[in-house]
Amino acid sequence: MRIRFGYVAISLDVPEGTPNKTISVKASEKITNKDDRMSRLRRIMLVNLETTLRILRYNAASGIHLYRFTSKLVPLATHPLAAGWDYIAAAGTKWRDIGDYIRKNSMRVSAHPDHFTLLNSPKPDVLAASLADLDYHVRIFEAMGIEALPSLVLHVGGLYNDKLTALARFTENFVQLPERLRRRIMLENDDKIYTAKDVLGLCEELGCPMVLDIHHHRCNNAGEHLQDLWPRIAATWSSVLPKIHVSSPKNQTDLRAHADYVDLADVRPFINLATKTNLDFDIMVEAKQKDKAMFQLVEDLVAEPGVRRSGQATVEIADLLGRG
DNA sequence: TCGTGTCAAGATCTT
DNA sequence: AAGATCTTGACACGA
Repeated sequence: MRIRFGYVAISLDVPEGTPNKTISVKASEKITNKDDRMSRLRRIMLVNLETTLRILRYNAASGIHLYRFTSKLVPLATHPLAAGWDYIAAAGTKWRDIGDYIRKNSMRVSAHPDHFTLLNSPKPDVLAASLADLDYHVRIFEAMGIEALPSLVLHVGGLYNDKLTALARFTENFVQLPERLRRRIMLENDDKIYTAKDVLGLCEELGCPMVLDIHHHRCNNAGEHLQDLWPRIAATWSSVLPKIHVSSPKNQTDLRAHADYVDLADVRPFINLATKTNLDFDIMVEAKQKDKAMFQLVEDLVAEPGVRRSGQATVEIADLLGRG
C-alpha cells in the first residue's frame, strides 16, 4: 500500500517561501488613485505566483507530489475594492505556467476556501459571498488549466440550531451549484459540529468525495470507529485517490489546535486499519512546521517495521501478508 | 528595527 | 442587542 505525503501552502525550506503576501483593505483604501491601487494589488499577486512556482519547483525536486495552494494568491480577490479586476489576465501567462508545471510533474494540488465559505448559511448574502469565493478558487484552477477533479476542500458549515435542517439546506444549495464549481468540491469532517459519519452520509447522498480528517474525528465523533467508516469513505473517491488530513493537538489543554509537528502515534492506528483495505491514499499534513513536519512524519514512519521509503515523500506499507 | 495590536469575510456563546 | 472568542499569519503602526 502506497501513501504519498503533502503539506499546506508555505514551505519553510524555501527561502522567502510564503505565497501569502497581501494588503489590508485599510491600507489599499489609502491609495486613492485607482490605477495605483490596482497596480499594487497586481504586484502583490505576481510575487505570490512567483513564490508558488518556486515552491512547486522545490516540491518536484524533493519528491513531493501533494500540495495545497494558499487561498490568498490574489489579494482582496473577492472584495468590492477589486470588483471587476481581471486578475487572470493581469498575470499574463503566470497561471498557465504554474498549471503546466503541475501537469508536467504529475502533481496533485488542492485548495481550502476558509471558514467564511458556508454553503449552508440561511443568509442569502453569506451564501452569495460563498459562491463568489468558490468561483474565485475555480477561476484560478481553470486559469492554470488543471483538470476538473475534486480539489477544493470545504466544511459543511454552521449548525444554526438544528443539524438536520442545516444538512438539508447544504444539500439544497449544493445540488444547485453550477457544475464547474460542484465537481471540484470535496467535503471534510470538522472538529466541532459535523462528524465523519455526518459528512460521510452527506457525501454518499451527493456523490461527493470525502476528505477524512483524523484529528477532527478524534475531537468530534459519536463513538464511531474509523475501521468501519474507512471503506465507505474510500468508496466516495471514484476518480482520484482518497485523501486524508492529519495533525496533532497543540497540547493537553488545547486539543483542537494544531501542533508544530505530527506525532506518529496519532497517525499510526489509522494507517494500520487502512492496511486492511490495502487501498493507496494521500496524506495532507497540517502542522505549523509545514514541509518540515511532513518530512519528519515520513522519517518516523519509515523507521517502523513493515514500512519502506519509496520516494522522499512517499512510503510503501507492507500489507497483512507481508507483501509490498 | 522590533514588538504588538489589527485585520474582508461568520458563527456561536456570553452578557 | 452588543461584545468576546474562535483561528491564522501577515500587515501596519507606534515605540
